[in-house]
Amino acid sequence: MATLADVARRAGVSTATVSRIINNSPKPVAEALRERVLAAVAELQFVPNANAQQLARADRSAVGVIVHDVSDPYFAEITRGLQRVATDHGRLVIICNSYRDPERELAYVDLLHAHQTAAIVLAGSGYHDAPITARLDAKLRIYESTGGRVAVIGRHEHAGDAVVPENEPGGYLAGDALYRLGHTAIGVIAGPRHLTTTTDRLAGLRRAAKEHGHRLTARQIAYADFDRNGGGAAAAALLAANPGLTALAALNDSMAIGALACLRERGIDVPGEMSLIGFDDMPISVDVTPPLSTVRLPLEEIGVRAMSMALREGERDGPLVEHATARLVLRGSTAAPRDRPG
Amino acid sequence: MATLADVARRAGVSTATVSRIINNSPKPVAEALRERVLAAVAELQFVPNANAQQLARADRSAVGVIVHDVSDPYFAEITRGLQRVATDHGRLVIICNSYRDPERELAYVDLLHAHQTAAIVLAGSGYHDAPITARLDAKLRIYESTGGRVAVIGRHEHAGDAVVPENEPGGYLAGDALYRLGHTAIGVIAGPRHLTTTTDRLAGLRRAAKEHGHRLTARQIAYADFDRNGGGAAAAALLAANPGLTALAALNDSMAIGALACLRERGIDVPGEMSLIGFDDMPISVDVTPPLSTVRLPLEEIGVRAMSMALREGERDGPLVEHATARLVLRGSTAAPRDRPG
DNA sequence: CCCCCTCAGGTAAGCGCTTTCCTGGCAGGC
DNA sequence: GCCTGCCAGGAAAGCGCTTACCTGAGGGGG
Repeated sequence: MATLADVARRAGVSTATVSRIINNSPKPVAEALRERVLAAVAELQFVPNANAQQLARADRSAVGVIVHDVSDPYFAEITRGLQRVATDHGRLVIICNSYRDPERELAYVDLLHAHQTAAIVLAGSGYHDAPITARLDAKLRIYESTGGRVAVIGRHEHAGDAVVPENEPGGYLAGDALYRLGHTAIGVIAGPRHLTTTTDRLAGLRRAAKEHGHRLTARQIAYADFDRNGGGAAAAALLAANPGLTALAALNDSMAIGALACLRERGIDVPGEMSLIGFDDMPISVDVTPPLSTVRLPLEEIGVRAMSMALREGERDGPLVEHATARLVLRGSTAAPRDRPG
Repeated sequence: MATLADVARRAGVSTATVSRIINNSPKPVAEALRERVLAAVAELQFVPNANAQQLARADRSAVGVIVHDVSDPYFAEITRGLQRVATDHGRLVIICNSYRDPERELAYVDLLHAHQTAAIVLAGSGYHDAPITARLDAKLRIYESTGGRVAVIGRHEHAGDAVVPENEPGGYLAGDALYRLGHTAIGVIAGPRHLTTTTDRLAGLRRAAKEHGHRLTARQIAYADFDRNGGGAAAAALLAANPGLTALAALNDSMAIGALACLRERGIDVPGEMSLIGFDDMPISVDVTPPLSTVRLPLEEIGVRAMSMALREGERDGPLVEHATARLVLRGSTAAPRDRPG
């Protein structure tokens, strides 16, 4: 591998000069020299060693992003927003998938810290696990104390700036919509118990139930993985345990789509025999049949705002917390319950 | 920021000893010292500077991945495979989105080269643009000449190992299926003209047409972006230009889903009045109504194989080229054309 | 005509770590 | 009891850059 010194030797100048030319330093350099150096760079196919540059320079330029899984549309949308802002600022973004493993998340915080990233954006639900949360928080604080910026998405419990999606209010919106339509026997397709997103959204649903004079019993809630298969399994369990159900509320759209497939398989008409509502409004949700009623979260915008916070200049007094509004989107998968004999 | 030297001072040992302890060097260290050092590390919240480590060490550990857009399910699936293998090998992966901008792709190759990544995996269609292709190839070769490994996905034109999805054969499969069903007036929803994936898949479709005694005229082909909106627009254009169409072949599933939405909007029954076939078999394709007939590409497996190639040890004589088999998957969106009067 | 200022370019001191090579102390063998 | 060998730990030389500081030459003013 060619080094700066090789280029300098080849061009018959000092390494300082080569460095200045390569980095477009403000220090003026004679045109003749510049050309000689550029020629040497081309001939030797010199590519500067970024690690050495980072070490020698003071500034940090890249930013790190830790998500559960980029291939999940929820995170894909958020990531798109994060990327856009980072790119506009000329920053490289390093994406890390924790695959919902808290230990891996901790490891990635260290890794991004070690790589001297300027900021870390942590997206995705928190865990109901005090030791983990404390450790994560400690690491984040250490990172911040060395000058790194932290922005979290959907995790109220941590240091740093935060953009918090309205999970509880969104859950309320979904529940309220269903009760208003006249449903009383509602099943909930919930994500994993240990995720705060699950409990937050569920809390909203419960509040709506209460307000309408109902309550959600344990039997009406099925917990499963936050994906298509989890949704299918949960729907099946709910159907088996609660014969009279007229509506299903899924805590995210992936699960709702899994539930839809399960319902279709059993020949249960949606929304004729069963209403279904999701959460998040992933892009694909309009394309299933019937198009999914859901609670919309401005995913890409959440990413944009989080990255903007992480990259904002200047000192700040205390962390910023912004909320991302949940909005009800009624499409074809919800309707009033069909009148039943009895 | 605490440094190795700070820790050494604090523990009253040399930096060499600290380094050995931190890296679990094989060199034995007295237990008492080890404990003192570990205590100092904890107190000072020391996190080693990865750039300095990389510079001082000889080895390269991270691997880079350049895709068009991770949030596109096609790349999301491939990336999942890439990630899995990299993680199994204990490698960090740096994901870069080119957003289909060739210049950005070039810049990312340099960036990954500069960061001393052990390998670069380049996924996504190539461009019909000789200068760009030549420049990219040159950069890749330079990178390889410095010891980096290159693996490309779906780009026959470059240096390095390759896994090549069967785009042409897949196109043939789609076309053949439609003609066999009895369709003769077929419209093609194509991706951007300048992408090799578009022309390859189209070539397969053309071969099928020819074999069945037909041909695809320019009027029967609409080019648009490789996404949902592109598919909708192309479908609309095709319908307007070709009144007698009985089937639509989309060059990827996203476009097919857009077309489906367009058809639904116009009240055209699929597959009753119009058959539709996609390409790729994204996970979501089974969840639209009707479920999409398509040509399946083993996306995740492609990622697995590409990363395995990039990470494989030892010298190799000449680049490896593997093919990923396309397979026809008939679901509900295709049927024989309805008999028409006349 | 000389001095001083200016400025292009070079010298060299790090940046934070790893690792080779060396040192000094101890145990064992003769 | 002395020499040799062994081993834990330290000193220091880089890794490939950036940049503060220095140098020397040339030009302008007194």
